[in-house]
Amino acid sequence: MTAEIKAVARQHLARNGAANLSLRAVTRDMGMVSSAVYRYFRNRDELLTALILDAYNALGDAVEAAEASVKDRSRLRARWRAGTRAVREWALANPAEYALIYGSPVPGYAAPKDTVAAAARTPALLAQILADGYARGLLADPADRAAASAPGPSFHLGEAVRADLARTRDDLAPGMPEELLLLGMTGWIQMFGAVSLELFGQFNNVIEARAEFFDQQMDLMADLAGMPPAA
Amino acid sequence: MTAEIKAVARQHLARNGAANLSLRAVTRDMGMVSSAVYRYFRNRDELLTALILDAYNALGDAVEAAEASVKDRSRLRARWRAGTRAVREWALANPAEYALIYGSPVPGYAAPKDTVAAAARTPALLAQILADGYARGLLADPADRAAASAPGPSFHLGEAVRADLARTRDDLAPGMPEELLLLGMTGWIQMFGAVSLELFGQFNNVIEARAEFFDQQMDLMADLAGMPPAA
DNA sequence: TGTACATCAGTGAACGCGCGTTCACTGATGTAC
DNA sequence: TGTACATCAGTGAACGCGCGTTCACTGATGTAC
Repeated sequence: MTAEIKAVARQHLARNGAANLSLRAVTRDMGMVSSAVYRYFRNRDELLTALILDAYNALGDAVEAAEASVKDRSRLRARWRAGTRAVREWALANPAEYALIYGSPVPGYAAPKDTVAAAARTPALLAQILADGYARGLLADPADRAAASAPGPSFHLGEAVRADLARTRDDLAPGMPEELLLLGMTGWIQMFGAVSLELFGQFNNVIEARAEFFDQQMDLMADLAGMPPAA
Repeated sequence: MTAEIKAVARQHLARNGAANLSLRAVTRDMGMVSSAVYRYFRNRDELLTALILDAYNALGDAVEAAEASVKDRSRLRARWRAGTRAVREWALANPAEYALIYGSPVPGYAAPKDTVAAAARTPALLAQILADGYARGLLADPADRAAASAPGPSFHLGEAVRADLARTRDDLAPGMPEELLLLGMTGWIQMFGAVSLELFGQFNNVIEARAEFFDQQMDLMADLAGMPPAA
């Protein structure tokens, strides 16, 4: 059935990369004849799309479960750490699937619209942590912090960026200040940047204490967003 | 000659990705017979290695030139902005080569040691900006800032991370405080994270004002490192 | 309980194609005398 | 100035291989009467 085909395809992904994913090789491994796969997938792109969707959803499931496991919802920093850690851990456990969704695009393949919603799950959750913290009064509007002249980040947001932020805010987390969403995006970028650089080999010979380093970076992002210190 | 082969190969990279780079297709485009390429490259991996080295060096050249164009060396923020902008602009102008070095690894290909030095050029330059700023007395040790209880980033560095930072500091920029290097790495990660997410499509439907957004993020990183405001 | 029939997962051959790499070779160019 | 020779960039055929996709098919399973 289609689940088994996808499972074998995931193994091949790990060995050969998405660009070289071969339907013949997959069916060969399953003891089937190559044409049999066409009963389950219209063509190679459709299999790739299914794998991409699955990967986004597997990541989303892992992150949501980790974040939800923090029972005391007022512990923002714990929620942030649980969610971001889950991303890194999922990526390390499933490097090929991570590369499939966050690595170089597969040449000649255009992701269909269905993947957009699944792709948004992880960033949406991170934004939700901040929005919830703001709603609970645990996070200040960063623009106010800056105005109070503490040596925090200064915001010179251009109109165009502000419009992007407003639109995204209305999608993901209505009511949240644009500046707070911006800091959430900074954390989001930092998180995927750190995971990608680690996974794609740029930390070799530089950072060896990788889990610790990652946690430290994510803590720094929590500081930046103004999350109160852990209890 | 080898330069022309590499030039044509770069075009193919853009169309088909590194995993599908074909020696036959390259020579066909040049009006040669496929075996002729073996006079110039021992095999396909050697051509890939040459392309990777070239890409790291082209990026390094672009970034170093942009940063060096800031004549007043005390304008740290201008240097930082010039260098980081150059990375993004080079990546947008050369997406296939960017993907080659910062995207998913090419399956079955192991980069030889020669690439390490070239790969280090860009991060080394960014670290150098901070080290130079510290030497000039323009940047404080972030650990002191935190100790002075300003609501800046707090540092709870574990021993292992501190050791990584110390080693890297001694390589790249002796004399610089570890905490300052750490903030430099945060900026480095943010920069490549932002460029990769943009280039690999994760900003679609989210951030449209991309140049402005990128500059804003890099400014935020400059704030975080404690760079004085632009004049 | 037994027969006729439809369904449909999987087969096997074939299509036209591309790939990396090897090997003995050709033929133009340049050098030595 | 003219001949003999070495160099070497590029040729063309061949090797063994893998690929996605199509198509008419087989044969087991399940349903209807």
